Amino acid sequence: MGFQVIDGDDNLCNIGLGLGLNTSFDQSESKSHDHADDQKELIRRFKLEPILTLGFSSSDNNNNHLVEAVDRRNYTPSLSSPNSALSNSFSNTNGSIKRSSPSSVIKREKELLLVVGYHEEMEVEKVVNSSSRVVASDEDDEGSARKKLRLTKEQSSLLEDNFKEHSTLNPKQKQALAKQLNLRPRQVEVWFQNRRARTKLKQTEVDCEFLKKCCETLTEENRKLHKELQEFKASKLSQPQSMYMQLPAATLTICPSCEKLGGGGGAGDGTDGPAKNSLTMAPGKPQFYNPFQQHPSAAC
DNA sequence: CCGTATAGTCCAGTTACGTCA
DNA sequence: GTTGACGTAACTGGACTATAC
Repeated sequence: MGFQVIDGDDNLCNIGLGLGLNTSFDQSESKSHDHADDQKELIRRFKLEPILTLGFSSSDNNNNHLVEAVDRRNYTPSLSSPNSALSNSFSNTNGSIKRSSPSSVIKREKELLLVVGYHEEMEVEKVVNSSSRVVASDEDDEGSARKKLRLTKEQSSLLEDNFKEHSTLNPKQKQALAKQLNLRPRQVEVWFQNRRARTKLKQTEVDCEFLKKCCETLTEENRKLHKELQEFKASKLSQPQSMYMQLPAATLTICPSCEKLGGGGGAGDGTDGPAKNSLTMAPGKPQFYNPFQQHPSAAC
């Protein structure tokens, strides 16, 4: 993207900065294990500059989520226990879920279905234990008001450990983790979603700070260049016999419209993409104008 | 092979609850 | 005891992909 910096003299100077927020998910915190994560890591590694990377497809984690796609249409929940919420949900004989229901209801029904299957599998008659206040409290209020439930330290730390290993879960991993934590798979899923969102937010903040610093650096660089330009102009006027004497004054490549110095950049006008050297200007190492270079005004 | 339905997952945004100063 | 800020669990809706028919 183009980037304009207003220098101390309120001059708009197109410096052609190709900056952008890398909003891609930060993989630095999580060692990638699956193919999708590897792809992200590659992308990230090759974008060392702060550059526009918006638009990464979010569909990159779908490669393995059907590994354990249990066909639950044939699952008949055993609802012998008089759990009213569940009884209401699964009136369909084969356990299928009608599409016409609101999505949230569908999701909840499906989730409860999973829980039932899960707990039956575990031969857990009643989900009442000290470590899982979540499950216990979630099923006895018939969903009238959602309750905010806090995870225990042990649960949180185990989730964190798993997140460090892989930021996404396949169904198998989700089931296993839920079983281990005595949570519903949906809760594990939600936790991972929220955790990814937090990580991304954090990374965005870091990116913002970085871009801010880049902007400040470039602004300062621009200010220095303007100062040097003024000095150069002054010295040229005072020394008409200088080496530049034979050049007509008009060949000074100061763009008349934007007063930009030459150098072949031309970025920032939206026509040629990000500047190639937008961030390669080393601070304290000003790039002096080369009078023999092509006039850049055409790009302005 | 193509179109459609369905299921599962993701993300961005939002809501609402629990905690704490 | 009340209140506002904050963290975060949970929800919503849209998008996407895979699979079955």
